[in-house]
Amino acid sequence: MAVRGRPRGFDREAALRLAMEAFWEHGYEGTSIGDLTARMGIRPPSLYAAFGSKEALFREAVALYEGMEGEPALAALREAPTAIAGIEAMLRANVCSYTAPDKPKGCMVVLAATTYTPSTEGIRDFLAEQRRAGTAAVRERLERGQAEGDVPPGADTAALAAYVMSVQFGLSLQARDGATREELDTVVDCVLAGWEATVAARTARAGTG
Amino acid sequence: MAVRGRPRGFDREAALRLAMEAFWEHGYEGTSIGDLTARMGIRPPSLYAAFGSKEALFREAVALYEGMEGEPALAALREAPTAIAGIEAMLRANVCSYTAPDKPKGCMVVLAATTYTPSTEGIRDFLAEQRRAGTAAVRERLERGQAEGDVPPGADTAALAAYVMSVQFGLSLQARDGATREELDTVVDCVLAGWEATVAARTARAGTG
DNA sequence: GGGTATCTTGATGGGTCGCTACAGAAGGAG
DNA sequence: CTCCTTCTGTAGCGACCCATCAAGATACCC
Repeated sequence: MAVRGRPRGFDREAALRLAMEAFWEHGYEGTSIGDLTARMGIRPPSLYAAFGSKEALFREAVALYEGMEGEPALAALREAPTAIAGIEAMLRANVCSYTAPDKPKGCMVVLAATTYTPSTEGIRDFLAEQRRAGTAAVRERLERGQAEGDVPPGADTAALAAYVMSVQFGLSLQARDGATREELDTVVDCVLAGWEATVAARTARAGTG
Repeated sequence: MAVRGRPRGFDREAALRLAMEAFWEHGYEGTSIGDLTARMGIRPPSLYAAFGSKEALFREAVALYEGMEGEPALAALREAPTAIAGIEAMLRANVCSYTAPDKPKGCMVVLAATTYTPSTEGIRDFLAEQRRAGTAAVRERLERGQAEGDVPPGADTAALAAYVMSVQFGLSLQARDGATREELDTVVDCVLAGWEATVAARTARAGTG
């Protein structure tokens, strides 16, 4: 059964990509339907027919963002031989993404809706959930490291994951404020340099008392 | 010469404080004049007569915020005996501020306007400048530590300050996402545990080569 | 060709935005 | 008292917000 009716006159994927970049740069509330239609080259009814609503379009844009910008970093986190190597690879991939030329600076998930407005509560909660998922991914990688022997068994994986994500969230804002890739890479260097001592301090000694 | 005309019918300082809390929680664009007047218990003409414009009111609110929430942390940074003790005191004071009950979570300067909208470019730049000032304060404290002998002479103070501020920015977002004071304190613990090794790695050896 | 389904264009609705004109109210100066 | 200055409440300005309606256009199916 073939498609019925007049076919769409624009490339839905390309339009979604343009919408993503607009939301990435200006946030959810900072991007109006007028901004979106101008950038996507379509009129409001076409946008609503294709995507449903501004909020639904935003959620699709976040999903696209995560596929394009977030997933490579998470893959690096998973595929590295050790937890700390994975964390370094993730942070460096994100630094690269946050400071890439011809793209908005920083992370869309971090910067697109940080304040609480009643009308955008759903958006804020949605992004907070994405951030929590990132923290959980780091924690799970650390626990896998425990199973594989490169992270001490008693290490406080929750605290370490929160620490790593704090740095990552901060990198986004620094990038948005104009920090260069080199500057942010030195921040990652700082995390790595102290990592062994940090893990040791956040590890409960067992079997020796 | 005494005051002329009808006296103001409300407490300007108390109203400013209420405005600050509204901006702190909902950000600049997320707080409308209607929200402000409802919260301050006044009508728009009174607001404009007393503060000039929404943007001017916001700038005054940020100044009040820095006096009430930021200055104690900066004083702790300055007054501690060593740079790292000052950084710890600053971070812990901020963790306490970010998670205080009956107050909005996180830092107003970090969260009130992260996205770039043409109409609020001035606001965003203003807050970015405040953030840069924070980074500069940490860097200056580290350089004072070099002069006083508790930080190695060749230490990369710019990188270390950027690292500390990355963590602090991240703490704000984690607080906004619901992290408790205890959870954020463990993040500070992570920074402290690795500090010595981090400083050593970011220090250029001199006089030995 | 007719019938039907979908998309596109142009023109708005209904609501909120930041802000202000206006007239009345409340004080000091004379 | 009157005059002058300043603040307060009502009411509303123009601009923008998200979303939609009414027509016309363009495809497939018969």
